Amino acid sequence: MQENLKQILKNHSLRITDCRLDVMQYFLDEKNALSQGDLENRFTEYDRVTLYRTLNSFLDSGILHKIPNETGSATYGLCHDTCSPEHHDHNHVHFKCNTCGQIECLDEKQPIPNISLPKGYEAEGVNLIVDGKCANCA
Amino acid sequence: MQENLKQILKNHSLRITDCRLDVMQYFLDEKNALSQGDLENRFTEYDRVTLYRTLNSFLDSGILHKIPNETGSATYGLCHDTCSPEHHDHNHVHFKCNTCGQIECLDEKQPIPNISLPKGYEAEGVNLIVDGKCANCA
DNA sequence: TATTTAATGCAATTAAGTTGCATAAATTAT
DNA sequence: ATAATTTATGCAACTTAATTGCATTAAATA
Repeated sequence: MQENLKQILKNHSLRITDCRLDVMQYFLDEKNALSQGDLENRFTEYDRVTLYRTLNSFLDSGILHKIPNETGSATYGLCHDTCSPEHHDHNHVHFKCNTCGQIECLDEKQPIPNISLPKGYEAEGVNLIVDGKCANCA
Repeated sequence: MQENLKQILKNHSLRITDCRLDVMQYFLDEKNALSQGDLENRFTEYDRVTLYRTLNSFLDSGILHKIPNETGSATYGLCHDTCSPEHHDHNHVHFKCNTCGQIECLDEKQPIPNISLPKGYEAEGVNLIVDGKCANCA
């Protein structure tokens, strides 16, 4: 299992470190999106700057993506296999529970509509966020 | 004109104050979404806490809505007339320019698809954010 | 106009995001 | 396997956003 994680890091030209392995495992274990604060709570043994840079390196290499939300703090989710630094799968569908606040990826292939933009505008990606109540809170 | 603004505040049971009138006018003048920082830059005569609370009172009363984004700071846009504290129009379509960073509401009636959620989940609203290049930056 | 109620400004706190730099660890070349 | 090189980490420090309490001021109501 650990070997898988190491391979992922290698594939993205990232050095194999304890922090990166632990953080990646955490993302794999948690189906939900995670924030900087979540990591700080989970890994008190790592400096918060290290966690911050771990998130950024994962972001740059296409392992994670940022999930837009209104809370004012960034949340991150694992990218599908199709994501890479060169080619990001820009069409993400996420669900945010208005009660417990959890954000998760609805990574089943979801139909995202073509939005008609004003003249001169160019679309690069589409984010769709459904909010409501998750199964636990409904 | 000023009378319109006052009426809007009255309709939402908000007291008429200079700050609220100025902030609302600013939102009406700017077609783009605005952040706390934008207000602080524009209105140095008001304390940042006052601006913060103005945004919140507009949010609570349904005059503004928060626009989800990945930057980690909240942005706000005017709600359509159909919004009220009781009944929010939850289906918003926004455009974010990846170059200049501006966020605007695409308030034309846009078709938002039905997303199929996992069992037990209840949808309350849908946010759709298209990112790319605006006419100025394309 | 007096009373009541809510908004404002100020001080202060928490948290997120960010950078520079010395040290330690991981990769690579020998 | 070890030395050289490159990158990651931890620490200190700083910036900005979000937030709360409280005294003061202003708006709505009686």
